[in-house]
Amino acid sequence: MSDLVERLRGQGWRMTAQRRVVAQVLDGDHTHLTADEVHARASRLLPEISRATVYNTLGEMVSLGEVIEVATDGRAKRYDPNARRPHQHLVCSGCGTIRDVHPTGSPLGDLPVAERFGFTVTEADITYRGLCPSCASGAAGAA
Amino acid sequence: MSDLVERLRGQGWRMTAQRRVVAQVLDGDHTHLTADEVHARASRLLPEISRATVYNTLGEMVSLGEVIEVATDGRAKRYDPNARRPHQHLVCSGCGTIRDVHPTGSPLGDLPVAERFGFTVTEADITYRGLCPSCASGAAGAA
DNA sequence: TTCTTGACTTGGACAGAGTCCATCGTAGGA
DNA sequence: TCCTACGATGGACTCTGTCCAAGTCAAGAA
Repeated sequence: MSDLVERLRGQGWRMTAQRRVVAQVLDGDHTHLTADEVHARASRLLPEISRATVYNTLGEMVSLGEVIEVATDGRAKRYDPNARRPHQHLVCSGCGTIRDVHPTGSPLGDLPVAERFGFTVTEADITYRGLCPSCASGAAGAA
Repeated sequence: MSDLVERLRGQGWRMTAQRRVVAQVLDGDHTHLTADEVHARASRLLPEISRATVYNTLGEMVSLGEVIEVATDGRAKRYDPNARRPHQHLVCSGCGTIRDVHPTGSPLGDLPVAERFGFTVTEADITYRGLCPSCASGAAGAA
């Protein structure tokens, strides 16, 4: 049914109806949902699921490395179930749509030692911004 | 006194005591303050300044391109007055310290057309993450 | 199958960040 | 100096996320 559910069970997770439903919501839909959206969709499958449980479950999935937390705009965090393949994000400044992208090059290598200030740098998140096709055509028409 | 104040006046800004104080706080200290920190520092110079005014003023400075909004962690946004020189950010995962950095390479060029999904891509924000020297030594000692 | 137990869930209170709005104050032009 | 539209105020409100005490239940043991 769900790869994610199987992997979580493999990690020693106690499998409850709530966790299964959250995993299904994330796994079935490769978009980037907010916690509230996950809660809304999970509620359709299991009406009595609580918000706290959704937050807890998402947090645990993030700790286990099965889900990535994406904070592109300072509003609600979004949850990206595509954690197993390294990727970056492309965000539409108009409507907020997010796409996973795979740039060439190695951003970590592009940071000279002189620019590291003694930090142990382990990660580089890139957020590309622009307008998606429909927002771009809308903007052209409006301007 | 303050370059930023002069530039804002040049943009047709009506100059009030509140705006001057916010500009001074940002201009005087090249760190990355949250709106609340800006409010706290501005209050020392002008005790009756309100939170709403600080938010409004910061928002306007961002629209004018004089200040950059940085959302590195999904918590409070930070405001970076160093908007005139393009740069990226290096964030300590331990204490949250932010440094401006200048990587080589062009991240925009690293995104193949096939990976753009028809977007008009205009910008690439890179957030490098790692541990600053003091957090790294603390972690080594603790582990 | 039943029991046991500790991990999980619930829901409501709470906190932090940010926005909104009606009202009041004032910068700057006439 | 006077006017007036732009800006400031502060309190209520929303949104996102966390915490906690009490109740529930998955899964291993007998």
